[in-house]
Amino acid sequence: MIKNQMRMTHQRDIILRQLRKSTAHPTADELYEQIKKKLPRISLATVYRNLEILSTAGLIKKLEISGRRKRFDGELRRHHHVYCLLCHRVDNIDLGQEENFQFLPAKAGGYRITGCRIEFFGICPDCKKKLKETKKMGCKKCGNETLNDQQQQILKTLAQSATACGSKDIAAAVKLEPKQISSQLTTLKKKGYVASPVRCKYEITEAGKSAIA
Amino acid sequence: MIKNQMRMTHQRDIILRQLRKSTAHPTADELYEQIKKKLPRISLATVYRNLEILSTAGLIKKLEISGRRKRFDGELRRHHHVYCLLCHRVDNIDLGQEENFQFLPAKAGGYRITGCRIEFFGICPDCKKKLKETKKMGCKKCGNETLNDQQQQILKTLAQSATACGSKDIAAAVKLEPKQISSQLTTLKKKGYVASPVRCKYEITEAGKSAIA
DNA sequence: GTTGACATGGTAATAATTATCAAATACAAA
DNA sequence: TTTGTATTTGATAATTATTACCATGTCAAC
Ligand SMILES: [Mn+2]
Ligand SMILES: [Mn+2]
Ligand SMILES: [Zn+2]
Ligand SMILES: [Zn+2]
Repeated sequence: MIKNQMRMTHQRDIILRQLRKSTAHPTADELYEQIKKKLPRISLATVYRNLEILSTAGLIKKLEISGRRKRFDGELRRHHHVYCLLCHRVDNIDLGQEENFQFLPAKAGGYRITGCRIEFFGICPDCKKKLKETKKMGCKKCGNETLNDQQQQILKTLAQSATACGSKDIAAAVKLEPKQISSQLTTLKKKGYVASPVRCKYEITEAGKSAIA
Repeated sequence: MIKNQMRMTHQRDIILRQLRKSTAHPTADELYEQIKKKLPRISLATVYRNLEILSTAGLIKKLEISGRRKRFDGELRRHHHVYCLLCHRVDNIDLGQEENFQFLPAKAGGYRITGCRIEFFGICPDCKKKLKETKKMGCKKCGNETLNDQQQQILKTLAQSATACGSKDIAAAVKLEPKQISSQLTTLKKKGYVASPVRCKYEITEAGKSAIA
């Protein structure tokens, strides 16, 4: 094996320590802001550079989940993540007994598979709270965004269905006139809370799920 | 009363059809290149805009895997993906009987979980083949003296240009990742075959010219 | 102490995406 | 069929995140 030529500079050391100190999976920029308190003269480029070097050396892990910004993890143990669709924070997740289960696809399509990543997504506790408060508030501006009782019932019904529903299916669960349901579905579709994969079939979108969270 | 109906414009329709035509998970840019053949006057912005609108409407899916570029999928059925660590292509993957299995974490850490994504990664068939060829080509020791295919291509491109080129100019002529080009340029510069008269601009040297003579 | 590989801070450049805006278009109402 | 107008488009500017560059600095080996 070739000797690792990497020097452990003061900056590199601080970056590594800071990453290991929490389980917050910071971006390069977030880390830079934290580290500036200890090393006010450090450059953002140094942070980027060292995160790259440290992850190539296998001392940290680079996460490429949930959007365009890379995040970094000081925890090397095999584990998986959840991220919030609204604020994009990333947390570790416990898969229980499945934790060490290695998925292997039936057909690899000719690929040589070297790994597998399992990611969950949803709404984090903080954002759940914020959503509740926003709903309570009910300001005029948000009026366009707030849902009436009928709409909420329909969304909840759709959320429980694995497949797309027709208005008949919804009528079975929600005691409303078919005409009403159809009208509300149209409104919900406009707001982006339901989608129609096929004519006359409706399903809830991610936005819809967060609207009733 | 604000009406917010999505119009099915010609551009939007073509984009949707093109996406559904293959299982290649193109990026906005790749799709743009394909569509330009049918609609030469379409704007890249229109492609980006419509991909966003179509995915919000639930007519297509947005994939945020493997790096910084978003990819899009016309297939709405629940399925998962493999991607190549080297060339970043994305393919569908068959999970066999597990396909519809919904992972649920033991502890959600307070999150309201709305979904789960399973991603495999590895080396695609094409890249496997290329790796084999590269191995055959030459020993690492000789690497210092001989030029590989990429380096020769780059040098030839530079030789044909009257003015200094940016890596973008080279990328237009040589089908390679910008990172690759940049890396090879650095190597070539060290060897004295290219010079950099201005930042990020490169030109061939006399030594470089004789190297490809 | 000289040498030379590796690092750093400051900044420019790049890549991918998003925003802006005047002009074109789709489409519902007249 | 014509018309009014909100939506959409193409062109381009701006933004975001990351990477490249370079002059200068550090340090360990000769
Ligand atoms: Mn983690
Ligand atoms: Mn797919
Ligand atoms: Zn959140
Ligand atoms: Zn590949």
